[in-house]
Amino acid sequence: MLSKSTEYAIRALVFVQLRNWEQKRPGVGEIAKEIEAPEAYTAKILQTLTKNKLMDSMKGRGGGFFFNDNQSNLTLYDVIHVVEGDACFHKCGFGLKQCNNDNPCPLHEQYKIVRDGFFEIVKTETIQSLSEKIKQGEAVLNRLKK
Amino acid sequence: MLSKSTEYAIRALVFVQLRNWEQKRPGVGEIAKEIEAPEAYTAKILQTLTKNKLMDSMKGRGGGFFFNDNQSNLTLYDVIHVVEGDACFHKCGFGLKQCNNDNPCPLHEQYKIVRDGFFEIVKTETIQSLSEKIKQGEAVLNRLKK
DNA sequence: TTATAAAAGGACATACATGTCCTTTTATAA
DNA sequence: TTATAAAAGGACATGTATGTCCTTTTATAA
Repeated sequence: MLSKSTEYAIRALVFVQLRNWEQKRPGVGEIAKEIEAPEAYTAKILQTLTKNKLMDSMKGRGGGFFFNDNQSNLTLYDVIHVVEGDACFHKCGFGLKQCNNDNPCPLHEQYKIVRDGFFEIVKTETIQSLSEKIKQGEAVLNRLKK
Repeated sequence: MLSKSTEYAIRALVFVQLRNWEQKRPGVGEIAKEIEAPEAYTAKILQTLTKNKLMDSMKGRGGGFFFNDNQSNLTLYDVIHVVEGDACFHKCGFGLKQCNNDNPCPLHEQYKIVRDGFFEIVKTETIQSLSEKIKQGEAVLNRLKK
């Protein structure tokens, strides 16, 4: 299960992408409200994202958050990696340090399938692919389709 | 990803089962050492397990932890449910409160497959089925096969 | 019956994730 | 050039998971 911070981050990035497609650069307040997250905490997360170059920002009047051309294929893995680390893709489901194919814990084979399945999803899906679904009305970001 | 407490709990239960099959009732000290967990914290977790009837215990000299006949088919789900709750089997991967088949988040379909796959595993595998693999030498509980 | 060994339980300690508040920096509009 | 709006950043607050220590209860062996 992803951390709350990672969830906020992904939802925030998707919202920024949707607004960017409308030629807008949303600010912290607008983003926090839309993704239903605390404003000050959202600000911290957005800082992490820009510091790690997953997104750009502009200070000052008319500023806000946006993607530049190098940031238009941002996988969920990239976001998870930056916000909470990628332990969940390596860790043994049983909690053993030395668990591997040669020295498997009793859950190894089954767990690996699930874990790798999740890895595949987050390596395939991007902020843009998710945003596209919302734009097309196939999915929602919050309560109602916009 | 399961919590550390849940990992300890599952490893502890498996070890108790293995020892029970050898007609032994391990105590906190022996269990904690084997599963490489802090002793006092392990004691707390074992308390939770016995209080919730996942396992039995005897106080006093010669006491320790063991399974009775009603506890010989303990699914991993039962353990997870008691130790950390089952939010991970219900929660939206995106963090949306209102995400469901009719109102899906953009990750809904793919995430559901992974989440349900994990649910299937923990509903199928039991402390006893995992212990059996270790007993048969097909898997390990810690560093080396015993 | 008493000493001992073991689980149970309460109170406290620590670490990390989450959340808040206030100040500083910076870009733009007037 | 100055006032303003916005992100960046530092310091602090709260909550929850994890971990420790000490006392109480209870079963057994001597």
